Amino acid sequence: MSSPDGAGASQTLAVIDFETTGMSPGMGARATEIAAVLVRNGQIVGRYQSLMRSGAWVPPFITQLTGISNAMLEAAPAAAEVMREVGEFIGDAPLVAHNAAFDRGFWRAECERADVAPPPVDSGFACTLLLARRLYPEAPNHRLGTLKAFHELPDAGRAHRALADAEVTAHLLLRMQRDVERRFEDQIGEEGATHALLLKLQRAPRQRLGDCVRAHRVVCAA
DNA sequence: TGCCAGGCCCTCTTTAGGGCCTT
Repeated sequence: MSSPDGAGASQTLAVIDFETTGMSPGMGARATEIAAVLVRNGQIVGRYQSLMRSGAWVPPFITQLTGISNAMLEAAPAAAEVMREVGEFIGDAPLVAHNAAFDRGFWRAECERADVAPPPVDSGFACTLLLARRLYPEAPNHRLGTLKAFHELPDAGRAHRALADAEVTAHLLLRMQRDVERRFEDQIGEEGATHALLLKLQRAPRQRLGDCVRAHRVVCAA
């Protein structure tokens, strides 16, 4: 049997999280911190975290939210240097984030500014927010902090810091992979809940997740 | 703190509007 992404149980996924000065790079917001957590074989196998000096001003409410100040960024490595470093750390591992649309926007913008090619984005960006809405409709809401409490995930430190949020997202991803494999045990096959399957599930109608897994299996077996 | 934006989902929809989630 083969998997369309060439992966199996040992597939390495990269969970990333940005802290930023605002909501949209299109409105001038810049990244202030990035973290990447590698997961493989059901566990965290690598961590990267760095503040990023872009020259952008950090608003007071962002400092209050994240603990990241303008003074901290003055001593941080340049944003372009950090993006090159994190790109090397991640390699060709497929990406995952909570509300991936947000992190994808900053990933693309900061890669472009740093003149770094962003190949992992082209292989798809799995989103634990979209997956949580499908897998856990009974959760009070699908914010990262709520899902952490809902599943009693391990504490990773201060929320709204990149590494802590990336680690919580990584634990959520691992929980989701286990739940998908358990829930669709009869259909899922040996490769398990791969990145390719998660990309399909996050777009599938909530009531037809089983059909999605079966259809994925047919593609894998072809 | 809650706007801003962007992408997505849901429904009182589809020639739309409102809510969720991220910093």
